[in-house]
Amino acid sequence: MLNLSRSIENKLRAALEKLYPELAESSENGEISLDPQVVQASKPEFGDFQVNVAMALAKPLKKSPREIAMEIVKELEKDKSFFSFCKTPVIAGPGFINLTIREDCLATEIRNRIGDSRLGIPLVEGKESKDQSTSVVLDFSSPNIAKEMHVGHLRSTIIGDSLARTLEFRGYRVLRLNHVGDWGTQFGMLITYLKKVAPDSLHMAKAFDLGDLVKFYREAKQCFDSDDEFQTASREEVVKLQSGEQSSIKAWKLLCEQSRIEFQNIYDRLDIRIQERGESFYNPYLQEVVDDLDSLGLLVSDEGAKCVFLDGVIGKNGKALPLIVQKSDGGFNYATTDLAAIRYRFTCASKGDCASRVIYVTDAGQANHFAGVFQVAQRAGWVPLGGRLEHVPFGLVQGEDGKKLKTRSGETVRLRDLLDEAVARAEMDLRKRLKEEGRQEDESFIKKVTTTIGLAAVKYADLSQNRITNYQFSFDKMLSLQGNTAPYLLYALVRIAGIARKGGDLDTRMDQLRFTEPQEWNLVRGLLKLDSVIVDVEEELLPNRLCAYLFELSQLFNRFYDQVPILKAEAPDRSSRLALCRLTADTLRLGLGLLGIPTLERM
RNA sequence: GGGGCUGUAGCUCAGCUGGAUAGAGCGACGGUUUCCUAAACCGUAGGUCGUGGGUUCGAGUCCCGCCAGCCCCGCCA
Repeated sequence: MLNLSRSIENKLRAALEKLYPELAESSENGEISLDPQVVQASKPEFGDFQVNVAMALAKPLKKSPREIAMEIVKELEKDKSFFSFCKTPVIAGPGFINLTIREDCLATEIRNRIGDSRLGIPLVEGKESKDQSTSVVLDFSSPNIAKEMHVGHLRSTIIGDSLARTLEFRGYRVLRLNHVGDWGTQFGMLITYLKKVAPDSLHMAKAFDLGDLVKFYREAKQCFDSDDEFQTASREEVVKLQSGEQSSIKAWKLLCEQSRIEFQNIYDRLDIRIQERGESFYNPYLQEVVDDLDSLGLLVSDEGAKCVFLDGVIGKNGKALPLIVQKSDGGFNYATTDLAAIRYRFTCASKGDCASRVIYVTDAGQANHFAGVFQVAQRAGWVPLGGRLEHVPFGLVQGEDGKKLKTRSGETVRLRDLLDEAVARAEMDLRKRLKEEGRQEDESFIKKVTTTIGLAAVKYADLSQNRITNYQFSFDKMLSLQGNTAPYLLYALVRIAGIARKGGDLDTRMDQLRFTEPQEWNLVRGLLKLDSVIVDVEEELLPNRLCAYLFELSQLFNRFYDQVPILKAEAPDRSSRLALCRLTADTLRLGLGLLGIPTLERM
């Protein structure tokens, strides 16, 4: 109902300007806001929208809020077109103006959405031109080469993918970038170690798989931490790598290739599309970044390291905190890479991505780091006017004990194991159910359903929580058949598919819609809220808002399904109700699609 | 010591630019199947929104102090 809320807002604005021209004037210099404060009604009994402006104007106008509300309503009513979509406004409480949309208007809105592939959600303006104003860089997932993807990558991967899908649906050109850790000290370490224990592996393709690599990594790390000589050799190896020494580069490429295969396996399972562009991509730009910072006068040498001192961030010793961009040994670090990436991503023409919005989906622990990097990028002038640079932080994945999620033996949980277990548990649930209900299903059905449910459960559980807080991971809860879970939403769709199988034609074009029952109207109103939810997610980058909406919609549908006969109803109720079923199914499918979750006909 | 995030029902969490009597789900208790998948629906109980101030017509929401938990704080990412 975005279009309606906008119309209402415009009409109110006009009314306010006419009624209180003196306030309109002072609103221009920001003293008083003439924002009509139109919001969705906080409760169904208050109608569809409520206007909260009367209370705010009471003081400047020196009148009672109810009196002001009355004046506003009177002015609104002069405009006959207002009544084409709105019922008579009601003043309530201290001075709220409650607005209810006319039922014929709601029915028209529903009719317009049926059969519309976008379900009434507008494309972002200017999407036809692939210019800067519509291009978004989304940096997510970003595992480290030579390590396996583990539970720590879960949230970034799932949240990032969902945000990408939402922005793409709105019409943005989205660059999904996997900023993999494919550079830096860890490789020096690993290559040094491999040279020592398995020199052949460094020039042979597929000499080992990722499992070995992980083991080697662990051992290399141990040497690095305990052996000074090894540490020095590793650092030298990094320098060789950075200077492009042939044998080092070759070894590095082999390592990357091996990891890539394993990552892709996970992405395929989760149906996630992402383009790899690791840290190493920015190597050619690192020196430029430092030089530019220098010529801008931002660079300071301190204890041999080149840094930029941050404004407003005080360190331990009372001095400003530095952001180190070049280490005393001449090497660059992640801050340098991140700065180079920001510069590249905002740059237009052939030397960059020409983005207008750059989004990082990483854990909240990196908030300080990004705040520092963003500040330096701003001060260096690398963020264009109107360009948005955003860190989308999320909390830790915890076990049910409230501590960091670990396996029983205390190790980090591998992502593939976690997904396997979700699917295995979904399979146990389904087989139990089939047995209880005496149903017969073939193995391919069971496999498809349990894979879908298991992966959906993992994704949905993560997305449905406000990402900023830590998240308590529980297979039992996410796979539960009740509550705000993926199975609950999928079940609503299965019910609709059941109606279609039993002879309900969902595809007819409905010209006449007639709704009589309160459950129908509740569902209608729910369906029409989709657009504002999507736009909200686009702006706030909070997928849990979409989840909450889909859950509420499923509840509305289940009540409707439970209390209102559909197939047994007579015309025109029958076709009207089938139309609601169809639009509900399309809405749930679209919404779940934006979460990266496929749907089922039967389960 | 400095900074960030969090603190809402027994548990897990929502709460959108400040707005009407703070909402879900789970768990507990009690109902509903001649009907489209009961993996559902309906009802009951349960809260001094960590705490103390302040701003405001109005504060879970904004500001300040304090308490608790987690995370970060110069050459790892």
